[in-house]
Amino acid sequence: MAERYDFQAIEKKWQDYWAENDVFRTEEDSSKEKYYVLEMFPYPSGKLHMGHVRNYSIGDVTARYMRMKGFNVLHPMGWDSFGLPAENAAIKHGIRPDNWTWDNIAEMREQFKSLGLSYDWEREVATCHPDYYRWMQWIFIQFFNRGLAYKKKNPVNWCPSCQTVLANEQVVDGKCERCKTPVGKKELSQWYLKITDYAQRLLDDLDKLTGWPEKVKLMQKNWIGRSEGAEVTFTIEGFEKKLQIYTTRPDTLFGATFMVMAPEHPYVKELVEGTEYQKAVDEFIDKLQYLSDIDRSSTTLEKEGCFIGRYALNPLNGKKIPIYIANYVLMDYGTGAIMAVPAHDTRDFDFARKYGLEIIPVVDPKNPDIDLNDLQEACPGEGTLINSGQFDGLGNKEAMKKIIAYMEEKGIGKGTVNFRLRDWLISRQRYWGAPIPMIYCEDCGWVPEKEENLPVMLPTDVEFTGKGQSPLTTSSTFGDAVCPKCGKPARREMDTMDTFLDSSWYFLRYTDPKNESRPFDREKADYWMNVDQYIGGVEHAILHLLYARFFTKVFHDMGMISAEEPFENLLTQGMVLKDGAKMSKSVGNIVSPADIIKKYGSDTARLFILFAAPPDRDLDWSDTGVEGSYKFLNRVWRMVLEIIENSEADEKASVSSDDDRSLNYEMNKTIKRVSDSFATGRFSFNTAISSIMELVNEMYRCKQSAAPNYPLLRETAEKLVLVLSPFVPHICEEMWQKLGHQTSVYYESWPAYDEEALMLDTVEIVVQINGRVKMKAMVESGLSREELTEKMMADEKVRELTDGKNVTKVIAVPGKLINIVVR
RNA sequence: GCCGGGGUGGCGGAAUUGGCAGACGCACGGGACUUAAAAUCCCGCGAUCCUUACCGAUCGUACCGGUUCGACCCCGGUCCCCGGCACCA
Repeated sequence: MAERYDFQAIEKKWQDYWAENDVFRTEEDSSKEKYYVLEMFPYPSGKLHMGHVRNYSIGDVTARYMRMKGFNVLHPMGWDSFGLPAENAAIKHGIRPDNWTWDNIAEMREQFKSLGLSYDWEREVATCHPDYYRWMQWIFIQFFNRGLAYKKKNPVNWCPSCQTVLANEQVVDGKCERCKTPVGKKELSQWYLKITDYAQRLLDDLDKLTGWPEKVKLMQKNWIGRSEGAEVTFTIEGFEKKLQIYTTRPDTLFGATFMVMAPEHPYVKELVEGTEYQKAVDEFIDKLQYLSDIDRSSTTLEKEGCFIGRYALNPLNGKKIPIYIANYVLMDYGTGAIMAVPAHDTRDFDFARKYGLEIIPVVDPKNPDIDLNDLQEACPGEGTLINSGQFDGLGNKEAMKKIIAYMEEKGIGKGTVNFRLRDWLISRQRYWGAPIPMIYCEDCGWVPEKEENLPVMLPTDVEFTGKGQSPLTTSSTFGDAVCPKCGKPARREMDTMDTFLDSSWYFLRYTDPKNESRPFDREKADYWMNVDQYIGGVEHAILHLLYARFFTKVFHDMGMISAEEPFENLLTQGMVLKDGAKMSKSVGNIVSPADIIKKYGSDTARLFILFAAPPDRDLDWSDTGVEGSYKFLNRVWRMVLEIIENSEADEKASVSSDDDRSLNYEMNKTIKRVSDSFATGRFSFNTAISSIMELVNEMYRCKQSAAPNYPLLRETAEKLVLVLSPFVPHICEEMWQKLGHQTSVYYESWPAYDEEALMLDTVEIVVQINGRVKMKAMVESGLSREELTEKMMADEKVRELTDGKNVTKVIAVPGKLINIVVR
């Protein structure tokens, strides 16, 4: 009797059924409200890991629930299929990257299907397919035509292991995000996208993203790093060029006692050329070159500098101050030069101490503990201006405005805004990416390939050495081109695009995946956008999510879509851990989804992963926990089958006994709680499942009573199957069929709950004395504060408890509790 | 250093946001069924104390203090863990 359900047969049966009947096919339908749920598409490594299972289970539950709620649901899947691993496979094993990738995609698609995910596979996209990268190239050209793509020679981040450049976003702790190799600098001519043009909008619109975790918005805000300040022009003695500096504290201008330039500053060479300082300066710069970026930017690195023998004049008071170069001033922020105010900046203070430079306080914090004439540390806070000529006595906030206004009037400075965000370096010296569709002509410069010639196909006659330049350069024909403008022989760009471009618009391609004349049709995109719910790992909080927002805004400006933001609601799911550590090969704690599915079935895998923790938290994998989920499904299965055996499909259920009422209550409560768990931004699937478990326990209790009400149990079982079906679809399809239904449970409506059944005749009231629980009592529900007080104070047991005591106060909370304060 | 998030039984986690702390599950213990085991069904399960037992009492949500009739929840301070940013002028 205690036989287990045959999950292998059942899951196969329904997966086939869904595929054969196109159950998950989605069409635009203006008569229905749409819902677009999207999980971040995977890189097709070939093997599913638990993080995937978690990500896609969360999305699938949501998609299935919204479908049952009557929405027209778009739930697509595709492949972020350009990228390094394919190329590394080519270098190591001599396999063609395209073959390697397509094989992996096929394998992974099967694994997804074995999870029972409700994707519309008709809309599948792969970024490495020419039909996709053709439009990627088209988009790049639009960026170029709008002045949002440009080529520039610059020191760039260079990963010596990947042999390619990296975007700032891909350098984490000074190391390559992918291979963890320390990143160096290399002077290269590279393509950039002008994301800085959108910095302010990307920052401002974060406020609109009310469905995003605060944490992610904050991370983006910090990354964009807006700061307000002023650019000030300093004159250098005996040098015709002016020195621009950026400061966020123009109020401290009178306290500037020296200047510091970045060692890479273009003026430095000119300023020391032929002077007695040249040698020392060169040596200093030389020494710095041996430092890696990590060391260079470390806060613990001692500040070191070198006087260059020149003086600048403070434009406000004409004071003559020495100019240094130092390791703590960076060329790529602001203007690459600063005025140093040691009294009010900790870095300048350290530097001044070390080199014995003057410290002039100009902002008085009015703190008796601080002796302004003998500062022990910089005081960067607010205060009143001193030693600042006509600005003395002003609050420093006010002085900031006044000084900026004064400088603007005199033409010696202006208020400016600076961003930490840099333009996005997108060229990669790699093969497996979309070729940048640009052609260099001696006469015309950089010219985009003609639209009718797109896509610029990846050549196949290439060598993979893994060294230096893009493999595209080894093709015998790829580089040859004619200038699209003047027709003269020209050279094609050899670099490919960063794969983060591919993933910056795939969610739009899903809305119109087969369009051959445009990336997507505006009408279709406008019907489906925005993505109502986006789900993925928090590791994309900055990179992908910022780039996708950037693209969406550019598309909006180009008139391609109405949307200005791509993702309405965002869920960042936690990691899957084992024994408290991230699953990884090196730790050897990997649990393979394939093994779990084989042993317990995908329903069990899904159930466990949704039950073990709330989606946004890390989840600790537990083998016994999985076992528990499996047991629960078997428990449901046995019970439902037994109920079917003991009842008829159309029997009318009555609610008469206490057990009946209790079961009815529990059922409605469960429907309510599960429904609530899907409310936007909640995702409390773990508690939703726990309340379903409570319902099952209650059903068992009723079933085991002397006279089980099988018609009511059958009715309850139907509801149970419905609420359980988004979580564990296969077993529910099977039970739904056994309950006598002909169609897929996926097409059923989500059950409503009966508000009245949730109203109980009596409620339990907690009786506290001085805040301590002393007893509980049942009273009729709906009593007012006064009625409750009166009733409880008249209660015999309450009187016993308060006997001989002086009741000073009674607090009553209707339907909940009463607290009697005694002395 | 700055900015976030967090700290609840043996474990994963609940607690409708100020109203019964520990739902649900795992692990563990006990019982039923069985020749036996597994599976299944039922019961128990924060700590300490009292009691033959029932009944009960005290303590308990990282730590210290405060507000309140009442605090896991609010306020002030401390410690620890996780994440992000970091010579950004």
